[in-house]
Amino acid sequence: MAIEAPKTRRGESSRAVILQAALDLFQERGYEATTMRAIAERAGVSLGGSYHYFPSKEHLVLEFYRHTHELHSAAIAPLLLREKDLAARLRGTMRAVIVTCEPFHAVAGSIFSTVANPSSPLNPFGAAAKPLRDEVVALYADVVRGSDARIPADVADMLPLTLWLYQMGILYFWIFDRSPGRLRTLEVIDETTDLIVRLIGLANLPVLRGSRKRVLGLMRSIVEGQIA
Amino acid sequence: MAIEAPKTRRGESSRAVILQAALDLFQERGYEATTMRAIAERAGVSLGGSYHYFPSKEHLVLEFYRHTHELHSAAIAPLLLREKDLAARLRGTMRAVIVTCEPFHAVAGSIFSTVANPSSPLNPFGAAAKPLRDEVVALYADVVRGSDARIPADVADMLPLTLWLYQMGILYFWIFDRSPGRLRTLEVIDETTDLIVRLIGLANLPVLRGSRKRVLGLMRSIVEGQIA
DNA sequence: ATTTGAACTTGAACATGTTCAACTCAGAGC
DNA sequence: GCTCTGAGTTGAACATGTTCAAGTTCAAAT
Repeated sequence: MAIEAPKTRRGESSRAVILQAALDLFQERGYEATTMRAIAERAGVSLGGSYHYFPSKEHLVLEFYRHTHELHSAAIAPLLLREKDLAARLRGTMRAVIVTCEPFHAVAGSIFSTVANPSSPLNPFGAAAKPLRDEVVALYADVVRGSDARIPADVADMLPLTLWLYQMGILYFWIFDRSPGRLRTLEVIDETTDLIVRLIGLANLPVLRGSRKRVLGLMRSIVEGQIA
Repeated sequence: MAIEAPKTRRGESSRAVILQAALDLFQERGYEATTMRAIAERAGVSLGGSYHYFPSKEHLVLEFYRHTHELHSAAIAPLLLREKDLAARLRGTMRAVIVTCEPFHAVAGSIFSTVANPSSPLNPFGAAAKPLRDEVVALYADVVRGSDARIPADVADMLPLTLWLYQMGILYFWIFDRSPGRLRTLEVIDETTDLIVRLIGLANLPVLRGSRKRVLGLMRSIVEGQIA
């Protein structure tokens, strides 16, 4: 089920040309309106050609996702070097997600549905998605680690994974967002990142300490059981 | 796009027989493995027949959801009459969701992914799903209203919708749960319902009041924009 | 009794994702 | 130079959701 790697120079070129055609067409027409026949035609290969490199149409979308992750990662690198305030780092990172994904807003619904599909081997909690998931979680670990915020160790442990989940929530919201310039999503990001940082600050309050231990324990047990 | 209501007795019977065939087959084979041809054959109508009553295969799934909702609703009615403690009401309600849906566990993944697809007309935030969504939210309003918990008015306003969302989260977890008797999901339910009730109790703490206002304001604005 | 028309039914036709057996071709081994 | 192997390629065939023009039924209107 893994994406097949080409073994010759000819194969490399075919794979690249098919992927490019697919990405272009997805952007031009959206996922559903792009047929495998159209991809084959634009790539100059025959209908069955794509299936030598990509097990399904959805796998082409996954490559799309990997691509945006790389764009996003590059986009926030300067910010992560410069900024030390956690709220600012997180806000900048989330805003960059939206900005990076904006050209693909029309396609995003299909990407998300692929990713959310529990019976798909591609779903984000499964083994096949682990490499990409680890990369994204590592990015959020970097967001947290590079800040000057003082965070209790148990909270810091769970935070990257929690932020990865938070990012998926924001993306799901963004998909539905029809406001001009996705202003609504940006507002929600500003508000929620601020709230998250504030909540982390409150985590040491004596009244909350009991709940905090329980929440973290619960999350740990969920992670161990489901994501591993 | 609405589901067509039959206008004659003959039509009523056709619609019922098609729906029953679909529900049976979904349970037996899952959503994807059930073809429209198989539904037509079992219902004793021709291929195109379903489309007179249901605009698409997905709309048949919506009826499936309605069906389980009615089972669930009936199952918890006695509890909601008897029990006054909010934590117990919520815990019982959530446990009943799992018990009610258990026969469909094998099928739930493919159905969930279909419904979670943002571009599907059936996705839970869309217009087509509004009647059913309203019913489920009303059920959670009942869970809250019938309890003896003292809940701030602004929190109580948002609580039913929040619990509806929470239920979807639990169901998503449950889909992945492979533990015997779904014990893990039941544990998570016990833990989270308790946490939710505790959090509501904490909502009046002065340190949390500011965040509470902001969280509720945010949720209100999201609901207005997306769900309406 | 006949006519009418809306509701209902039919199944061939269509679009599209996917499969696969047959074919092409470049390069490694001799 | 020849052969052989396996990667790469092809396109017809298949499965399945959906459409729709044509046909059928039946109860109310005439």
